[in-house]
Amino acid sequence: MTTLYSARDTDRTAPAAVTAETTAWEALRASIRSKTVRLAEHTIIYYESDPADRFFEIVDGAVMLFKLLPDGRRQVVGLFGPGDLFGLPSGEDHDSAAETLVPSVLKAIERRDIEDSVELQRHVNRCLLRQVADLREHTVLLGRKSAFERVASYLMHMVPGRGLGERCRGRPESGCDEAVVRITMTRQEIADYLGLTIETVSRIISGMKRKGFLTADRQDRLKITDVCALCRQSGMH
Amino acid sequence: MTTLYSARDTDRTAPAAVTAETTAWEALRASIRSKTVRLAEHTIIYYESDPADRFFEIVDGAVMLFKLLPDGRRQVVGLFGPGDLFGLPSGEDHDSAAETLVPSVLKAIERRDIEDSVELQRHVNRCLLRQVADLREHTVLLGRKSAFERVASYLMHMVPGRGLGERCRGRPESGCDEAVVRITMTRQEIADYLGLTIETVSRIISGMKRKGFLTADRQDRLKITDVCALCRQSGMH
DNA sequence: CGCCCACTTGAGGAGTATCAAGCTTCGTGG
DNA sequence: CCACGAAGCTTGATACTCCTCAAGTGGGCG
Repeated sequence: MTTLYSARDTDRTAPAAVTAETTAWEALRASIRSKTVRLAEHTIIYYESDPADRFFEIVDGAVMLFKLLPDGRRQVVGLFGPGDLFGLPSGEDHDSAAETLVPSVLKAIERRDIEDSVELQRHVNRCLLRQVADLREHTVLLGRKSAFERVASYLMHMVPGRGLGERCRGRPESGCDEAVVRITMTRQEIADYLGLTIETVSRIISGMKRKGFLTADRQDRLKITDVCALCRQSGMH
Repeated sequence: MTTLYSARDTDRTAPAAVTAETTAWEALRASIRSKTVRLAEHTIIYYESDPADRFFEIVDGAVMLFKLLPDGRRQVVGLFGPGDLFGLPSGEDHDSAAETLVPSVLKAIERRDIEDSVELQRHVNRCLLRQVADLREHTVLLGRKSAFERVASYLMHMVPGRGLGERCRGRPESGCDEAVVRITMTRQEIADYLGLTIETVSRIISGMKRKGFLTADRQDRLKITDVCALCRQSGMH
């Protein structure tokens, strides 16, 4: 998952390094015991407070983490895509539940198998730092943005090349103009991610269509007519 | 944070393991170049998008991280106390600004000095995992809790033995009865942490006094008359 | 073709923000 | 020691956003 762009974010100085790092991880991972799992969409991977002896890497697909309050209120606390790690606990147990959003392929990795390698620890480190940055960005969204801005931010996240497993490598200009966004989450999931109700999400999207920000041939395929215009409404510019 | 203590802080059930880890880190840290800094309260440590070549460990005091939207809206995205690490960036630059809440002593550590040690990486990872867990918990607060629940949760966080550098080690019952909470943040900072306005925070606290949850001899010293009762109102039980 | 589920739309209300005064507290200097 | 001023906090009146409850509507699949 990636943070949204700020206007000046020009110098992507080290894409080479990123690629090199990724390759290194691929090589290293080959040396670890890991079990590949194939899961249907909307499959629970683990529940909150389940013991966490292993974690997961997403090979393909998408996963969400969520937490529940005792009265049933739900909050989605993370979205993950290919290459992301999830399921690393702070203590012994998971602090949130995990569920696939789409059919997914995961690698399950024993926690203790990475304990003794600097390279592996470093890789985990990088993933965690990105997670922390993403969570902080989402904290701003939940704490300070209006419903409209939240939905706009969400859609910007989903623009190809910007979110969920596809790291921001392009220049900001590359996201301008049109873009087709595939919505793989239900309205309820989006609402629980954005701290809104399903009705509000629906109304905002309808409003965006009315105002000409979006068109939709199918319910789960939104065409953003002007990515820049919508981005300007997301509270970040 | 100079968390001042009141009542019981009784069962430190698992101090053995924690202490062992902590001691190991202390020993390791001694071998790292680190510069001790002493800062007054409300001192900016770094700004968002400043280059991040070194990070910090809090020896004593308290620090908050925050992010700003272009129009000036502010969201506090993290609170840290003694033993916590902060200022580790996802990329090259800081993703948020850092400011002391109280007079603080920090150790500044060069990022590259920890690159090559498994133990140091592991320690950083543990800190990051706790940060991730805290951020997720806060995400639930911002996304799904009412203003009253947010303030109640905040106060519970500040109860000695529960928050800011002192992790929850006690059983829930141990927090019952009275507790004195020292408020080192301004109303504005609390509001920006909880995603509310200063007026709402003020009103909620006044309401809590009226309803008998709190008394206050001074503005910055709240006595919670029944920690359990307030905790039950925090949305977690 | 029709059912079911997810989504949309509407009306009304609760909860929080906004705007505008007052009120404390605390530091400063007379 | 007290008067004063400034900053932070509290309180009130009002507005507005988003939630709740309740009916529709539409698309996918048997």
